Amino acid sequence: MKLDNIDLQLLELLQQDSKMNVKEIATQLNLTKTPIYERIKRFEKEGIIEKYVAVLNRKIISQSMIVFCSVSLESQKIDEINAFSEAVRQIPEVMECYLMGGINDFLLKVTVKDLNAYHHFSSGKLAVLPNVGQIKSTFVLNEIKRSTVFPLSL
Amino acid sequence: MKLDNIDLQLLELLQQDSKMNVKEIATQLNLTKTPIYERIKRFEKEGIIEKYVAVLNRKIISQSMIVFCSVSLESQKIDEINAFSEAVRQIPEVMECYLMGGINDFLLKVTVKDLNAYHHFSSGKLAVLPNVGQIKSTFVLNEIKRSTVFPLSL
DNA sequence: TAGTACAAAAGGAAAATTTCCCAAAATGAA
DNA sequence: TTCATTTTGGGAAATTTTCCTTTTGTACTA
Repeated sequence: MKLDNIDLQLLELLQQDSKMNVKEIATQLNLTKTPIYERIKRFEKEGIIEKYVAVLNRKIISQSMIVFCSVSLESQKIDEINAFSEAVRQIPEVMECYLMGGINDFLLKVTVKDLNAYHHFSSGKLAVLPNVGQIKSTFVLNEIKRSTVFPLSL
Repeated sequence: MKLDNIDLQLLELLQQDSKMNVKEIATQLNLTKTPIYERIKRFEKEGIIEKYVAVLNRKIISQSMIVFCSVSLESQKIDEINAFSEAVRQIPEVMECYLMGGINDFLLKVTVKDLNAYHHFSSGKLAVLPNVGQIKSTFVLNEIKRSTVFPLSL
């Protein structure tokens, strides 16, 4: 799986705006629609492009609160980690979850409507999971940047 | 700006797969293409849908390292915060950046190819910004969940 | 209860885009 | 240089989007 320069430019464009039509992209990259079309199909087939999604404006839909929470487990056995991981995947408020190095904790990015909803999530959905130890919540005051574009280079 | 039940279902679908065609969505939601089409156009016009993007598979494109870094500024004056914010927005490796409550630090989610690239980012692009105090980096061992779907409800 | 006004939905037709096919050009290896 | 392979170009068919008009539904008023 190797990507040439055109591939990278194409992926960059699609990461910014997937609704651009093939002809338009072709013009920008100095090609015709067929090569662009084929490259995109290849990306989809090989899983380089996982999916296409609509990005919503968080403020308008009034899901305006983001909270990062650090969760430590009481046991770090692999089975326990897997069980917690699977449970967290089922919770829609958890938009991202990472197993962190160094401290062996999980970092969760949680989106909720307001503080009340966060309380409901934290005590009702998260703390009740088996094996959960300490939970530390830090609230986001301001979203400075949110990008979906991976920095690509050869 | 109010969203009815159909709107929420529609937004949920579009957040999961924006390439579904209008007819297909209409069938799922027991409507015809026109109302679906009009609602989508309304979302776009009013900014509820900000944009459409392609989501890439991070591992395949070998941008496989994620690092969270906490950055504290030496001065918390509003001008300094704004200057740092603006600088960070220009750095492609920084995919997300938040001003955090409690500690008045920034939390940055950084994506790089490898440890070497991270070193280059950290000391070459981040630490050199004016007013930057302490930088604490925590590396992600495993990505448990990454979702682009906001939990929506009435 | 009927009538009116307004908003939402249905259906169809035109325009635009995607998809696919085949020929031509470019690239690479022998 | 020649052959084989991959990539690109251009056009036609199929699908989808877009827009227009009619119909249905809903809520408010008399």
